[in-house]
Amino acid sequence: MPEQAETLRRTPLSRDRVLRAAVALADEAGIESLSMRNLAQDLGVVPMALYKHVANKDELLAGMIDVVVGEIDPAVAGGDWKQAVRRRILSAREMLLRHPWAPLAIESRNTATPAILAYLDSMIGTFRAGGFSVDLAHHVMHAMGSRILGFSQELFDASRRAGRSGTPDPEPPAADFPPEVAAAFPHVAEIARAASHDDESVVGPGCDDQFEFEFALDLLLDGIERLQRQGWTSSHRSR
Amino acid sequence: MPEQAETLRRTPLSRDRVLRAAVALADEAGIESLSMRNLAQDLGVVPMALYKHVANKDELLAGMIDVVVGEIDPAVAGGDWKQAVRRRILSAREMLLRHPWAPLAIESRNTATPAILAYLDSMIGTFRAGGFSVDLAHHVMHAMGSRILGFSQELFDASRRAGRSGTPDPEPPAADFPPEVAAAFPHVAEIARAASHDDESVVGPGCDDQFEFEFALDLLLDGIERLQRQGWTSSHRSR
DNA sequence: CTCCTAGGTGTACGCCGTACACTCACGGTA
DNA sequence: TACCGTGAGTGTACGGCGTACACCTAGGAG
Repeated sequence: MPEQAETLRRTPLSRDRVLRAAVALADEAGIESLSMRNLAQDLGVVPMALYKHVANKDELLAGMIDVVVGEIDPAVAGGDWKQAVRRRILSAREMLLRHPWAPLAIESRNTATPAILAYLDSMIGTFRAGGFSVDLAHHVMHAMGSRILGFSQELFDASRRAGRSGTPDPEPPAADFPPEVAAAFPHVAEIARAASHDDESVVGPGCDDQFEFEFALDLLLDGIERLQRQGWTSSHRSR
Repeated sequence: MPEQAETLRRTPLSRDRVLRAAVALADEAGIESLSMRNLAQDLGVVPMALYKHVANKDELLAGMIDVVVGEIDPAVAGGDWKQAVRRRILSAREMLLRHPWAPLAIESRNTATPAILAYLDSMIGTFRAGGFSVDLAHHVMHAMGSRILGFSQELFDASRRAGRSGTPDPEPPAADFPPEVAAAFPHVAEIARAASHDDESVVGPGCDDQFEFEFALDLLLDGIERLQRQGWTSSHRSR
């Protein structure tokens, strides 16, 4: 029976293998290329085979999210809450840089996954251990919002988004608009000009993402620290 | 010729009518129901007719975004930058409450639309007029991120997202987990419990969205004000 | 040896966006 | 009046999507 090559189907499918292949596919080809059909092809299998391991595409997405959220460094107990939170969030951000599809995938879901809940829970635990009241911890979590998972929530700089891994950015990453655009939006243009000049130690022209992220993070953490030091309580619901 | 009813086709299509109908459809039925086919049916027209007025679905989305961003109150010149920014952002948030599909639509696009650029430009202008350096204005815009457009960027509270306009939330909006979930995520459960108790003046159980939004907004604005008062410059790139 | 079962297959359906060729009422010109 | 170009709306068709459902089949349990 020479059909051996057929019978030894490559290592049999499993939920884990499906999820890992899906993450790899989304990392390399972009989330828009992640279809059940493409994924099945990558795994050398017919599309419907996937449904023996995930209920549907939505559950596949949820599983992928749990995989990547699981990559975030675990919390370290003890020590300064501020440093602990800062380090953990920067670790989350590193994960997101490896999986640029994750923010959109997480935000388009309507329910949190178990891994996300676990992450949030341990983050709240860090605040509570740092002496935060339940209320203050609650509001602070809201204030950090999705930044707590490392999201940059840009919206502002339209350049960065385009860069997919494949080509090394064929367009120069912007920062120079066509002049009629610059005239229409003078303040945006002014900032873009300044940012493309003073690139001290910044790789290309444009914004230093890491700096911007930490700027915002520290702005929040410093504000939070001040509230906590002042013994904030919900009676402060001012204005 | 009694076919008059056919010849007087209802008010002829136009880009504006298409965009307004699309916004209305997304508002009422959710962004996931916005297909070219559904939209055409709402307009009493065949799907391909839409393509005489918008290039493709992506351009339709961009047009819809420009429509709703145009609903944000215009900037008022003069006066306190902090109040001006605060008011404008709260106006943006009101717009988003009318168009809950907008955040996802905006974030999933890879380029800013003209209306968004104009909004950002005038926001930067407010900071600059308030005495901010180009650099500080730049970083501050990054730090506000998509919150500047009124985004709440929740990720935390899984309850709110479900609520579509149609049914009046058949499920109680959560805040009470099944007990085994509460045991697995004790800190999350603690906050949910506290938030569902102390609803002073809050409508249902759960979080007071408006309060959480303003809490985060003021945390940022207060931090920004402090930086600006202290004469922040890029040499402060510390840590 | 038989039967059950779990994992992989094949076909099919109803959506989606949209390319492309068409009809046909209209306004301008000769 | 006759023509004709133009542009809005039509009809058909294609390839891709998620996935329901019936089927096959290899391997283990009795």
